[in-house]
Amino acid sequence: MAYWLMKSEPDELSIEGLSRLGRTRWDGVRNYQARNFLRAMSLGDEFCFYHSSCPQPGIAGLGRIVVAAYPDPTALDPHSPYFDAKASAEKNPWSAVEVEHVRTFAQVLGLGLLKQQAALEEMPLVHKGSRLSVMPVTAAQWQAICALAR
DNA sequence: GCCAACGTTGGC
DNA sequence: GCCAACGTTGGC
Repeated sequence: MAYWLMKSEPDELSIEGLSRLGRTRWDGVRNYQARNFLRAMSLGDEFCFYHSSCPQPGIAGLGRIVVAAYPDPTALDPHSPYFDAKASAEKNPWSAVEVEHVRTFAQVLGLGLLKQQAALEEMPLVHKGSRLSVMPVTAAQWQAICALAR
């Protein structure tokens, strides 16, 4: 099983929102590197749910992949903010996955705290200017994060 | 293929 | 709201 980290603006979808929904589609990824990571996800993989662009940026909980990557329907929907005029049903370059809620942390693991962890210094997340919204997490990094969440 | 201009991300 | 960093676009 592989581990990942995915960013979401809580106004769009928060860990609490995912908890309420139980499961939902993770769509709207419009960056090729991030999309490639989406496509590399397998059923059962787990991910850190990161809150970005909000008062308290950080890892807010955990989720799990329940459906592997498939064409992202929001790319074809003219009413979606993620609409891509260059995408078509025959040729849709974007992917979505389905995720389910696993755990909401008692406290958000703030970005400042994450940056203090030597075990996490390789993560793109903690690098200045990093905009990658989907990234792999190593087993060692995953353990370090879970240790912080206790 | 280079690179300037532009739009977006995301922390602060 | 500001601004640094980044990815993409498009002229040449």
